[in-house]
Amino acid sequence: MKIQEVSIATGVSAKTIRFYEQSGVLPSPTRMPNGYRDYNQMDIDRLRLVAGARRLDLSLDDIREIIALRDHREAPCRVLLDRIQQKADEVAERINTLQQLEKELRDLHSLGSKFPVDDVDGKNCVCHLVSESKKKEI
Amino acid sequence: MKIQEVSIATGVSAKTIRFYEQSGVLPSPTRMPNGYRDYNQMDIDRLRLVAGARRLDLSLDDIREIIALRDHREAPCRVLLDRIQQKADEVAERINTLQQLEKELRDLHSLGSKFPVDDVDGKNCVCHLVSESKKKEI
DNA sequence: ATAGACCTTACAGTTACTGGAATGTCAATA
DNA sequence: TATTGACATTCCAGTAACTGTAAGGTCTAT
Repeated sequence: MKIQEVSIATGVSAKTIRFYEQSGVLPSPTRMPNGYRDYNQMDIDRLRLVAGARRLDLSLDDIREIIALRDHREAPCRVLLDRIQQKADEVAERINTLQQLEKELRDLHSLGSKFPVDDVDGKNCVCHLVSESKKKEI
Repeated sequence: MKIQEVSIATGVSAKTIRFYEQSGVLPSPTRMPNGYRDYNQMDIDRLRLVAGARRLDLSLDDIREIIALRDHREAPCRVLLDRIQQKADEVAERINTLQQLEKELRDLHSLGSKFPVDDVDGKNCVCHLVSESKKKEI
Protein backbone atom coordinates (compact mmCIF):
# COMPACT_ATOMS: atom_id res chain seq x y z
CA MET A 1 0.00 0.00 0.00
CA LYS A 2 1.53 3.27 -1.08
CA ILE A 3 1.74 6.33 1.12
CA GLN A 4 -1.04 8.21 -0.63
CA GLU A 5 -3.46 5.36 -0.11
CA VAL A 6 -2.58 5.27 3.56
CA SER A 7 -3.07 9.01 3.66
CA ILE A 8 -6.56 8.66 2.25
CA ALA A 9 -7.37 5.72 4.52
CA THR A 10 -6.37 7.62 7.64
CA GLY A 11 -6.82 11.28 6.82
CA VAL A 12 -3.18 11.97 7.65
CA SER A 13 -1.16 13.70 4.92
CA ALA A 14 1.70 11.84 3.27
CA LYS A 15 4.00 14.58 4.45
CA THR A 16 2.93 14.03 8.04
CA ILE A 17 3.24 10.25 7.75
CA ARG A 18 6.86 10.65 6.66
CA PHE A 19 7.38 13.13 9.45
CA TYR A 20 6.03 10.64 12.01
CA GLU A 21 8.41 8.02 10.70
CA GLN A 22 11.34 10.39 10.94
CA SER A 23 10.29 11.36 14.46
CA GLY A 24 10.28 7.76 15.57
CA VAL A 25 6.54 7.63 16.14
CA LEU A 26 6.08 5.21 13.27
CA PRO A 27 8.60 2.51 12.27
CA SER A 28 10.26 2.51 8.86
CA PRO A 29 7.94 0.53 6.64
CA THR A 30 9.20 -1.99 4.14
CA ARG A 31 10.05 -0.66 0.69
CA MET A 32 8.93 -1.72 -2.74
CA PRO A 33 11.65 -2.58 -5.28
CA ASN A 34 11.48 0.97 -6.61
CA GLY A 35 12.09 2.46 -3.16
CA TYR A 36 8.51 3.48 -2.43
CA ARG A 37 7.27 2.95 1.11
CA ASP A 38 5.01 -0.09 1.40
CA TYR A 39 2.50 -0.14 4.25
CA ASN A 40 0.50 -3.05 5.64
CA GLN A 41 -2.56 -3.22 7.86
CA MET A 42 -0.53 -3.14 11.07
CA ASP A 43 1.11 0.08 9.97
CA ILE A 44 -2.29 1.57 9.34
CA ASP A 45 -3.62 0.47 12.72
CA ARG A 46 -0.67 2.09 14.39
CA LEU A 47 -1.11 5.29 12.44
CA ARG A 48 -4.76 5.36 13.41
CA LEU A 49 -3.77 5.21 17.06
CA VAL A 50 -1.31 8.03 16.54
CA ALA A 51 -3.91 10.10 14.72
CA GLY A 52 -6.48 9.45 17.44
CA ALA A 53 -4.05 10.43 20.15
CA ARG A 54 -3.06 13.57 18.24
CA ARG A 55 -6.71 14.47 17.87
CA LEU A 56 -6.82 14.41 21.67
CA ASP A 57 -3.81 16.73 21.51
CA LEU A 58 -1.45 14.29 23.19
CA SER A 59 2.15 15.14 22.38
CA LEU A 60 4.30 13.03 20.11
CA ASP A 61 6.46 12.36 23.16
CA ASP A 62 3.48 10.88 24.98
CA ILE A 63 2.55 8.90 21.92
CA ARG A 64 6.05 7.56 21.49
CA GLU A 65 6.00 6.38 25.09
CA ILE A 66 2.66 4.66 24.71
CA ILE A 67 3.62 2.94 21.49
CA ALA A 68 6.96 1.86 22.89
CA LEU A 69 5.13 0.15 25.76
CA ARG A 70 2.88 -1.67 23.34
CA ASP A 71 5.90 -2.71 21.29
CA HIS A 72 7.47 -4.22 24.40
CA ARG A 73 4.26 -6.14 25.00
CA GLU A 74 3.40 -4.08 28.04
CA ALA A 75 -0.12 -2.79 28.34
CA PRO A 76 -0.08 0.94 27.63
CA CYS A 77 -3.59 1.44 28.95
CA ARG A 78 -2.64 2.78 32.36
CA VAL A 79 -0.21 5.30 30.91
CA LEU A 80 -2.64 6.28 28.20
CA LEU A 81 -5.43 6.82 30.71
CA ASP A 82 -3.10 8.86 32.89
CA ARG A 83 -2.09 11.03 29.98
CA ILE A 84 -5.71 11.52 29.01
CA GLN A 85 -6.61 12.71 32.48
CA GLN A 86 -3.54 14.90 32.71
CA LYS A 87 -4.33 16.42 29.34
CA ALA A 88 -7.92 17.07 30.41
CA ASP A 89 -6.62 18.97 33.43
CA GLU A 90 -4.22 20.95 31.28
CA VAL A 91 -6.99 21.83 28.88
CA ALA A 92 -9.23 22.94 31.74
CA GLU A 93 -6.51 25.23 32.98
CA ARG A 94 -5.88 26.59 29.52
CA ILE A 95 -9.57 27.33 29.14
CA ASN A 96 -9.43 29.30 32.35
CA THR A 97 -6.52 31.39 31.17
CA LEU A 98 -8.17 32.04 27.84
CA GLN A 99 -11.43 33.04 29.47
CA GLN A 100 -9.60 35.66 31.49
CA LEU A 101 -7.81 36.83 28.37
CA GLU A 102 -11.06 37.12 26.45
CA LYS A 103 -12.63 39.19 29.21
CA GLU A 104 -9.61 41.46 29.27
CA LEU A 105 -9.70 41.88 25.50
CA ARG A 106 -13.44 42.65 25.47
CA ASP A 107 -13.12 45.11 28.33
CA LEU A 108 -10.18 46.78 26.67
CA HIS A 109 -12.04 47.00 23.41
CA SER A 110 -15.12 48.60 24.89
CA LEU A 111 -13.00 51.03 26.87
CA GLY A 112 -10.82 51.82 23.88
CA SER A 113 -13.87 52.38 21.70
CA LYS A 114 -14.64 55.45 23.74
CA PHE A 115 -11.30 56.94 22.81
CA PRO A 116 -10.66 59.01 19.68
CA VAL A 117 -8.97 56.92 17.00
CA ASP A 118 -6.87 59.70 15.53
CA ASP A 119 -4.53 60.48 18.36
CA VAL A 120 -1.07 59.63 17.16
CA ASP A 121 0.66 59.36 20.47
CA GLY A 122 -1.07 61.56 22.97
CA LYS A 123 -2.67 60.57 26.23
CA ASN A 124 -5.77 59.48 24.36
CA CYS A 125 -4.02 56.97 22.15
CA VAL A 126 -5.30 53.45 22.71
CA CYS A 127 -1.66 52.40 22.95
CA HIS A 128 -1.60 53.86 26.41
CA LEU A 129 -4.35 51.51 27.41
CA VAL A 130 -2.32 48.56 26.23
CA SER A 131 1.11 49.55 27.53
CA GLU A 132 2.19 47.52 30.52
CA SER A 133 2.08 49.29 33.88
CA LYS A 134 0.37 52.30 32.41
CA LYS A 135 -3.01 50.70 32.95
CA LYS A 136 -3.25 51.80 36.55
CA GLU A 137 -3.20 55.44 35.53
CA ILE A 138 -6.56 55.14 33.86
CA MET B 1 20.33 52.61 30.66
CA LYS B 2 21.73 49.12 30.26
CA ILE B 3 19.71 46.18 29.08
CA GLN B 4 19.40 44.54 32.47
CA GLU B 5 17.95 47.69 33.98
CA VAL B 6 15.42 47.85 31.18
CA SER B 7 14.66 44.21 31.81
CA ILE B 8 13.93 44.91 35.46
CA ALA B 9 11.93 48.03 34.64
CA THR B 10 9.69 46.19 32.19
CA GLY B 11 9.73 42.57 33.28
CA VAL B 12 10.99 41.49 29.86
CA SER B 13 14.17 39.39 29.85
CA ALA B 14 17.33 40.82 28.28
CA LYS B 15 17.32 37.87 25.93
CA THR B 16 13.84 38.72 24.77
CA ILE B 17 14.65 42.41 24.39
CA ARG B 18 17.52 41.55 22.05
CA PHE B 19 15.21 39.17 20.22
CA TYR B 20 12.63 41.92 19.73
CA GLU B 21 15.32 44.15 18.30
CA GLN B 22 16.47 41.47 15.93
CA SER B 23 12.88 40.80 14.89
CA GLY B 24 12.35 44.44 14.00
CA VAL B 25 9.82 45.04 16.77
CA LEU B 26 12.22 47.35 18.58
CA PRO B 27 14.72 49.67 16.85
CA SER B 28 18.44 49.30 17.42
CA PRO B 29 19.21 51.44 20.43
CA THR B 30 22.25 53.69 20.61
CA ARG B 31 25.40 52.10 21.95
CA MET B 32 27.75 53.11 24.73
CA PRO B 33 31.43 53.51 23.86
CA ASN B 34 32.03 49.93 25.02
CA GLY B 35 29.38 48.58 22.68
CA TYR B 36 26.68 48.02 25.28
CA ARG B 37 23.14 48.89 24.27
CA ASP B 38 21.98 52.18 25.76
CA TYR B 39 18.24 52.67 26.20
CA ASN B 40 16.30 55.84 26.88
CA GLN B 41 12.79 56.48 28.16
CA MET B 42 11.24 56.30 24.69
CA ASP B 43 12.73 52.87 24.16
CA ILE B 44 11.21 51.77 27.43
CA ASP B 45 7.81 53.18 26.56
CA ARG B 46 7.87 51.31 23.31
CA LEU B 47 8.90 48.10 24.99
CA ARG B 48 6.07 48.52 27.48
CA LEU B 49 3.62 48.73 24.60
CA VAL B 50 5.09 45.61 23.07
CA ALA B 51 4.93 43.78 26.39
CA GLY B 52 1.34 44.87 26.92
CA ALA B 53 0.32 43.75 23.48
CA ARG B 54 2.10 40.43 23.96
CA ARG B 55 0.29 39.94 27.24
CA LEU B 56 -2.89 40.21 25.18
CA ASP B 57 -1.38 37.55 22.96
CA LEU B 58 -1.18 39.78 19.90
CA SER B 59 1.40 38.46 17.44
CA LEU B 60 4.70 40.17 16.79
CA ASP B 61 3.45 40.74 13.25
CA ASP B 62 0.45 42.65 14.59
CA ILE B 63 2.69 44.58 16.94
CA ARG B 64 5.13 45.44 14.18
CA GLU B 65 2.26 46.80 12.12
CA ILE B 66 0.91 48.90 14.97
CA ILE B 67 4.30 50.30 15.86
CA ALA B 68 5.11 51.04 12.23
CA LEU B 69 1.91 53.10 12.01
CA ARG B 70 2.87 55.06 15.08
CA ASP B 71 6.36 55.59 13.67
CA HIS B 72 4.83 57.06 10.53
CA ARG B 73 2.79 59.41 12.69
CA GLU B 74 -0.44 57.65 11.85
CA ALA B 75 -2.77 56.81 14.68
CA PRO B 76 -2.55 53.06 15.31
CA CYS B 77 -5.65 53.07 17.51
CA ARG B 78 -8.09 51.81 14.90
CA VAL B 79 -5.83 48.93 13.89
CA LEU B 80 -5.05 48.12 17.48
CA LEU B 81 -8.73 48.05 18.42
CA ASP B 82 -9.47 45.88 15.40
CA ARG B 83 -6.75 43.44 16.37
CA ILE B 84 -8.02 43.34 19.92
CA GLN B 85 -11.52 42.47 18.80
CA GLN B 86 -10.25 39.94 16.30
CA LYS B 87 -8.09 38.34 18.97
CA ALA B 88 -11.03 38.21 21.36
CA ASP B 89 -13.03 36.35 18.71
CA GLU B 90 -10.18 33.96 18.07
CA VAL B 91 -9.84 33.29 21.77
CA ALA B 92 -13.56 32.65 22.09
CA GLU B 93 -13.36 30.12 19.28
CA ARG B 94 -10.33 28.48 20.81
CA ILE B 95 -12.16 28.18 24.12
CA ASN B 96 -14.99 26.44 22.33
CA THR B 97 -12.66 23.93 20.74
CA LEU B 98 -10.92 23.27 24.02
CA GLN B 99 -14.20 22.78 25.85
CA GLN B 100 -15.18 20.11 23.36
CA LEU B 101 -11.76 18.52 23.73
CA GLU B 102 -12.01 18.50 27.50
CA LYS B 103 -15.40 16.81 27.36
CA GLU B 104 -14.07 14.23 24.99
CA LEU B 105 -11.06 13.55 27.20
CA ARG B 106 -13.20 13.23 30.33
CA ASP B 107 -15.68 10.96 28.58
CA LEU B 108 -12.90 8.83 27.20
CA HIS B 109 -11.26 8.60 30.58
CA SER B 110 -14.37 7.48 32.36
CA LEU B 111 -15.13 4.96 29.64
CA GLY B 112 -11.54 3.72 29.58
CA SER B 113 -11.50 3.36 33.34
CA LYS B 114 -14.01 0.54 33.00
CA PHE B 115 -11.57 -1.38 30.82
CA PRO B 116 -8.90 -3.71 32.17
CA VAL B 117 -5.50 -2.04 32.16
CA ASP B 118 -3.48 -5.14 31.41
CA ASP B 119 -4.63 -5.97 27.92
CA VAL B 120 -1.61 -5.62 25.69
CA ASP B 121 -3.35 -5.31 22.39
CA GLY B 122 -6.64 -7.09 22.54
CA LYS B 123 -10.09 -5.71 21.99
CA ASN B 124 -10.11 -4.41 25.53
CA CYS B 125 -7.01 -2.27 25.19
CA VAL B 126 -7.75 1.38 25.72
CA CYS B 127 -5.79 2.03 22.53
CA HIS B 128 -8.79 0.82 20.62
CA LEU B 129 -10.85 3.55 22.20
CA VAL B 130 -8.39 6.13 21.04
CA SER B 131 -7.69 4.88 17.53
CA GLU B 132 -9.32 6.99 14.87
CA SER B 133 -12.39 5.53 13.18
CA LYS B 134 -12.55 2.71 15.66
CA LYS B 135 -14.65 4.78 18.02
CA LYS B 136 -17.89 3.99 16.28
CA GLU B 137 -17.53 0.31 17.07
CA ILE B 138 -17.94 0.96 20.75
C1' DA C 1 8.14 11.06 -26.42
C1' DT C 2 5.85 13.37 -23.30
C1' DA C 3 2.55 14.60 -19.86
C1' DG C 4 0.83 13.97 -15.24
C1' DA C 5 0.47 11.94 -11.08
C1' DC C 6 2.86 9.95 -8.00
C1' DC C 7 7.22 8.87 -5.24
C1' DT C 8 11.96 10.07 -3.09
C1' DT C 9 15.31 13.09 -0.22
C1' DA C 10 16.90 17.20 1.91
C1' DC C 11 16.57 21.65 3.57
C1' DA C 12 14.10 25.88 5.06
C1' DG C 13 10.35 28.19 7.38
C1' DT C 14 6.75 28.68 10.90
C1' DT C 15 6.21 31.23 16.42
C1' DA C 16 8.28 33.46 20.14
C1' DC C 17 11.39 32.69 22.44
C1' DT C 18 15.26 30.13 25.40
C1' DG C 19 19.81 27.97 26.26
C1' DG C 20 24.53 27.73 25.66
C1' DA C 21 29.23 28.72 24.08
C1' DA C 22 32.93 31.78 23.45
C1' DT C 23 34.44 36.17 24.38
C1' DG C 24 34.71 41.13 26.14
C1' DT C 25 34.00 44.82 29.92
C1' DC C 26 33.71 46.75 34.31
C1' DA C 27 33.90 47.44 39.40
C1' DA C 28 35.48 45.80 43.64
C1' DT C 29 38.32 43.19 46.46
C1' DA C 30 42.77 40.46 48.22
C1' DT D 1 47.98 44.05 40.32
C1' DA D 2 45.53 39.92 39.76
C1' DT D 3 41.42 37.99 40.06
C1' DT D 4 36.66 37.30 40.88
C1' DG D 5 31.81 38.06 39.71
C1' DA D 6 28.36 40.24 37.45
C1' DC D 7 27.34 42.05 33.64
C1' DA D 8 27.68 42.68 28.33
C1' DT D 9 28.37 41.02 23.29
C1' DT D 10 27.59 37.73 19.11
C1' DC D 11 26.26 33.56 17.04
C1' DC D 12 24.33 29.03 16.72
C1' DA D 13 21.05 25.52 18.03
C1' DG D 14 16.75 23.81 19.90
C1' DT D 15 11.76 23.92 20.95
C1' DA D 16 6.50 21.44 18.61
C1' DA D 17 4.48 19.60 14.99
C1' DC D 18 4.29 20.13 11.10
C1' DT D 19 4.27 22.55 6.04
C1' DG D 20 6.48 24.27 1.79
C1' DT D 21 9.71 23.95 -1.75
C1' DA D 22 13.24 22.21 -4.79
C1' DA D 23 15.37 18.78 -7.48
C1' DG D 24 14.96 14.65 -9.01
C1' DG D 25 13.21 9.45 -9.89
C1' DT D 26 9.10 6.26 -11.34
C1' DC D 27 5.00 4.71 -13.38
C1' DT D 28 1.06 4.78 -16.58
C1' DA D 29 -1.25 6.37 -20.49
C1' DT D 30 -1.55 8.68 -24.69
